Amino acid sequence: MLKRRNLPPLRLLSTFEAVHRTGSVQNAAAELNVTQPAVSQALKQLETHIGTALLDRRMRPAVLTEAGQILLLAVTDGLDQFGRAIDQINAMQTARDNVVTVACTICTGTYWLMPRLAAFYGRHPEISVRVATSSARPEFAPETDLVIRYGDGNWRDGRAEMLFRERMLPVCSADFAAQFPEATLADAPLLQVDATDDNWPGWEHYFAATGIVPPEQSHRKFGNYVQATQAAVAGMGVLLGWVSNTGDLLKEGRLVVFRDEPVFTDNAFHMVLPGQKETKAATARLVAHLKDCAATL
Amino acid sequence: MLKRRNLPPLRLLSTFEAVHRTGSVQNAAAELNVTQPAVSQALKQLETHIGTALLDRRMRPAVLTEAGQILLLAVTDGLDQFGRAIDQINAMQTARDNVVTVACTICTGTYWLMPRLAAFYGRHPEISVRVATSSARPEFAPETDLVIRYGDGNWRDGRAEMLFRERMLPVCSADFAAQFPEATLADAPLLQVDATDDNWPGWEHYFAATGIVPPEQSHRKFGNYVQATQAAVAGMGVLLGWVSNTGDLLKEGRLVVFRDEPVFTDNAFHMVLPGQKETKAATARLVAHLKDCAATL
DNA sequence: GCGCAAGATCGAAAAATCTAATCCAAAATA
DNA sequence: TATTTTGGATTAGATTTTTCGATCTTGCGC
Repeated sequence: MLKRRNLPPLRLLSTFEAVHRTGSVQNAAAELNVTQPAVSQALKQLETHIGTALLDRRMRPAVLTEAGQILLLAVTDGLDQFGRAIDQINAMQTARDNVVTVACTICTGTYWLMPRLAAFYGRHPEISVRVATSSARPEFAPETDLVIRYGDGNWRDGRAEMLFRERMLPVCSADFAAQFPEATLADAPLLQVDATDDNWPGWEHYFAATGIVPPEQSHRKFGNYVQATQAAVAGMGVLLGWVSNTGDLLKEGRLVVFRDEPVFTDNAFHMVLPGQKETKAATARLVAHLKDCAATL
Repeated sequence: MLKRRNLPPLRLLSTFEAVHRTGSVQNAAAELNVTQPAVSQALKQLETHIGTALLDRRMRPAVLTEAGQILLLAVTDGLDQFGRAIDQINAMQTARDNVVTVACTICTGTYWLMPRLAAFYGRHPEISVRVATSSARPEFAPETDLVIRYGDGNWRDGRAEMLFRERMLPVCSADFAAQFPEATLADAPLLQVDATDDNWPGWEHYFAATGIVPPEQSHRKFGNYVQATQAAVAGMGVLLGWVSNTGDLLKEGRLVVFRDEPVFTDNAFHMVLPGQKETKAATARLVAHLKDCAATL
């Protein structure tokens, strides 16, 4: 096994360096927050360990011997190197501390989270948010700081905090509404999302909740909510819109209410913070911002 | 005051380096002669101090994080540097340990010490002897390891060890003896050294000890013993030879006894070792050798 | 010389480090 | 898939190291 040479205890080297840098044993002691004898003894130990005098004490203040000069050069240089490495790590760390990674569905990301980030950046320009979306249920990955997830809030992978309860509302494009002013859910083309999560409610839930008889015609199916929403905006039919996702589109007029009978779902959107590791400041800021947004939904 | 950055306790850095170099916490613990928890704790402390994970423990054995790699690079490099510096110091030191500096008079150096060094070098080729002569009484200088000095042995600057008692004998060159076969001390030209040390005996001492009536003619005076000796060898007169200095010349036949009546002096030659600092091995070897030489004088 | 201030020395106290015992989790193995 | 093996984490208490307070020594300036 490759064995390192018998270096002296490194503590002694740093006090030796401090003595030279500050110019005296006393000053070094002050800088190191110890008393003068502590430094004095450390010097002695170092000399014993190396087996050579490092200071010529015949003069006051003591002057470095040749051996002392050689050692000092190496030590200052080495310590500088350590310091630079640590600086570099810290810089890297603060950069990383200002990145918040949020996992959510493509839909929540597109129609709810992203539009609310502009205001957040306005308040916290030093922070940048990475939105990690996937077609599957949002989960914690190693780098994930925050998960936005729909459900009852009982998860073991983190502490959940409710954002808002969700409600569903049939919506369509203004063009569609103008073109079929008399249409009802019974005869309008319904746009349906293939639920990737079983507890996501769909048309069947809406019909059951409102007592409307489900129509017979087949629905148009989409792989995810964004595609279905885009289809609705394009006037292709009626979407069972979630307020969190379609709210902005309704405000903008790109969608209109098809039937003004919302249905509250049993579950709600939550922000989930990883259980173990402590929440970093930037994450906390984002959480606060999103709660504000949810409050004014 | 120029203050060094908050470096972590350097001990932690070296254990961190050992962990990586040996490949595991356990191996590092073995190398450092501590138990595994000690190393484990040190790693944890280091991470706490720097504020970043250095190891990714999801895998076994743990693998370095980016921060860990940066730090490791600096630490291995720095420790290498320390090691090289210490090696250099040690090399310098062993070189210095094999140099023995002997202070003595020019005379002792020329006629007694130097001729005995050849045999010494034969036995200890790694050691080199520096003979520091001066016209004054031999004293300890900073680098002096050994002083050869004539006197009673009571000095405070070191521990004296007697080499040999000295005796005086009138000598001259063979040519001189052949040219003036009937000459006596009363009429032969006497060569005299201006004593730099009062307790060095001279002709007056010899006459007093032997009861011979001092001659009237003035002596030829020389600044030091070597010059006087060379004059004797050149046949310029009779020298009051010290056995230690003229012994070899007598053996070689370059000098002969002028009057076979030696006189022992009160004092003796001593080797003096500096009182405080410990005698280095090479010095001890030389002392032993010179004692041998003195015994067979 | 005298006195001041810096450093050395030493026993005692404080603080750090280390250990033993135990637990946990990942990888190897069956 | 269950089990064992192995490497690492945790924690309270023991041990060693480090530091302190007091005192002494010594170089340097006056």
